[in-house]
Amino acid sequence: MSKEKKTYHHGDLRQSLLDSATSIIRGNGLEALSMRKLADHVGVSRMAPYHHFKDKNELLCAIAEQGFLLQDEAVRSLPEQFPLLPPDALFEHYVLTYIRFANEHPETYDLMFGREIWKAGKPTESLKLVSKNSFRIWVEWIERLQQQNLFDDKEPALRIAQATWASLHGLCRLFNDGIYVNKQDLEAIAKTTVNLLIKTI
Amino acid sequence: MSKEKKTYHHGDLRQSLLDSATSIIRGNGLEALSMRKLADHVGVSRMAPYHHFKDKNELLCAIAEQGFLLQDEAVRSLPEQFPLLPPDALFEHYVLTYIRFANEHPETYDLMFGREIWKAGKPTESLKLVSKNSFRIWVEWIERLQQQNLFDDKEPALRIAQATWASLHGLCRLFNDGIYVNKQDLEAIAKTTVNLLIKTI
DNA sequence: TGACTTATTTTGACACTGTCAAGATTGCTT
DNA sequence: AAGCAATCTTGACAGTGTCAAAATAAGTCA
Repeated sequence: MSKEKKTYHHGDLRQSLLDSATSIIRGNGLEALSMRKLADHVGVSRMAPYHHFKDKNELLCAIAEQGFLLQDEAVRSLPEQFPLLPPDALFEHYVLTYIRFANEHPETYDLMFGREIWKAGKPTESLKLVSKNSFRIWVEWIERLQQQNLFDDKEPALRIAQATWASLHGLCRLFNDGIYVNKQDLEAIAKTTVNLLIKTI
Repeated sequence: MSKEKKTYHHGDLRQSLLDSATSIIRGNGLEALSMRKLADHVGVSRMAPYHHFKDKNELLCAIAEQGFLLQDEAVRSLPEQFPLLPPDALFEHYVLTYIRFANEHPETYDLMFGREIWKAGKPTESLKLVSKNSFRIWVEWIERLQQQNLFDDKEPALRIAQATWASLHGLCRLFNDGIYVNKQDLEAIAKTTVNLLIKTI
């Protein structure tokens, strides 16, 4: 299944770049990813990637985009997967799924929600769309949970969605960034967070 | 008040570097800070800073350390400042103070809690100490609030401290990293978070 | 088929980064 | 005055992202 790389045209460079890049950041961290090494890794010359991505920022956006799609998929199937779970347990499931994704793809997660793209660089239109959609899914979850009386339904869903998601996100970051180091604690803290957040009546 | 910079020895280089660095990141963002430009800015040659900081990482750690001290100070004075406030209002005050700090010193905050130091680089022993102490202050707050029945006192204080702080942190990051952009919403979301977190009985 | 166009990849060059190694300059101590 | 340690400078190197221009291949239409 090894490819003949003698041809001048690579044939599938764009995806190869994305794959290699993802594998590099997964293995050696975000700061180990350079355009030159990436090109080298794929067996192509320095500037070849620039035909498929305007600059490094666009490459990173594309990786982040893939991340969003992956995460959406993991989350979307939850209600079908556990149809008769009570809402609080389902919420906990969601939270854990979210956190596990961040934990298993830390570098991609950093890209998805990090300053690299959103502040230092600037997000692609395409990325903005995908991420916005991803957040919308979360808001819809909150709306449903409001109806099930897990959250105060007098407060706008958007607000609660922002607040709860920020909590999740903070937890993920603290572990991803190496501030909380003991991975054992992750799920325990997550459960505590869930208990703090939902209405305990 | 302009300094004579003709002397070979700068006299106060270390602090000057810290000041200039802080001012650079404040004005132009973290990624605008390079050792060379910094040296230039202070009016000294390329390698001069390396006599006061082993490498860039140590410089960043020193900036972060100053940040912790500044933040601790802002927070520590709160109980004396509002001696007769009920605990939930005091907690909200704490949260808002924390968030305002992050909001007013976004780049320093990123350094204090970002991957740059804690994952990509490695924290100085001194920084570890200061930050650990800062977290201890937070845990003590939580203990007090548990006694005042704002949090479940059957749960260990450490757990609650971790969970609540993560929530705060997540909120700060989302704004600092440019994901939540509307600064108007910050305090509103913060208040929602507070209401979600504390026991509403 | 051959000529022209387009997509793709390459090479050269530039300005920028962090920092090792070695030297230059100064202030302090005896 | 001499010597020593602290402080600062200069030269050099490998690495970065990417602009500009050239090279190569593939696709299209006569």
